[in-house]
Amino acid sequence: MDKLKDIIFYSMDKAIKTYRTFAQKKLKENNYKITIDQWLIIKAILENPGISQQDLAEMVFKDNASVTRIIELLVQSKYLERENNPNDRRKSNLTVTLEGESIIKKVHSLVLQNRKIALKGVSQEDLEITNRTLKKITENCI
Amino acid sequence: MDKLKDIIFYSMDKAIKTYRTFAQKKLKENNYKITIDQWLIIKAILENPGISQQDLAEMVFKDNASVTRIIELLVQSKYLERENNPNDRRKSNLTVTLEGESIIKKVHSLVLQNRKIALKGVSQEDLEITNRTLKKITENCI
DNA sequence: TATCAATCTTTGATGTATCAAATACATTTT
DNA sequence: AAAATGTATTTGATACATCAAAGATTGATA
Repeated sequence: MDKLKDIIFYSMDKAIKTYRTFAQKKLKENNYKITIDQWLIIKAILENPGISQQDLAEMVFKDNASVTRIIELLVQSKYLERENNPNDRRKSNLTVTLEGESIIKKVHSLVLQNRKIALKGVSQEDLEITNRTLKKITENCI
Repeated sequence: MDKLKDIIFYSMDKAIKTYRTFAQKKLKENNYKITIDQWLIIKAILENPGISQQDLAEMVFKDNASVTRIIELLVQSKYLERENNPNDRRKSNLTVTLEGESIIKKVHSLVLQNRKIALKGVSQEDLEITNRTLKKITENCI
């Protein structure tokens, strides 16, 4: 009755971890020097130019501290540049370098492919129900 | 179309993180000195006495190395004891202490309560579909 | 039985998560 | 303008994730 297997949070954790490992392995196989989280951060900056780290953190639901550190690594890897924001010097201006844009583009098709493989055999309807359920759980726990 | 919001893996990640934060906060509020992952490990040992670390890792889908380190902390916290397995000295015998059993029991009702809150308003059918979908995704990525 | 291969666990290196406290700057209040 | 309050980011501490390599032990093979 209380077996781990039957618990939805266990399934969630397992699915997300398996997918991450799978996706990360694909990145490695193709010699892309980037992690999934780093990819997500760059992607979010590209979709929202001028975004602050705080909003960024909320968007990718990471801790501010995590974002700080991921950005540090991305700057080291030359995928991002950061400058002081002249209007508000607490903030920093984050811009994606050409190299950063380039790797996002290159990785893009791989990501689509991964998703396709991961979702094979899942109907559109089930997918929507799952998505809705996950969002409901999120709301309930906020 | 390619917005983060609509991507199921994003929803999964968000849901599991929100739930974890929520559950961990409840543990802290009640002054239970244990993390969710540690709880999970003890629970798995209790359900499978004599289990090896490797099988344990598989059961809770963690890396062997992670399990090693979590167990170290659990031994430090006096929730677990480890001895050399006399039959196979590569392995170690893990036993849950009385204190370990005690905290699992105490935390149990809290866990049930958390789940209930998290799943409020989710129909049994949607839950089953979600669970099935998550398992399918897991299979696809192995 | 000495060697080789397989198994279980640990260690090291690097990346991420989370909380709390500290910094640094900005805005509001007095 | 000085003080209080609020906001954005960083830092420190601790926990967990993942890979690769190393250790230790066992079982199979030559």
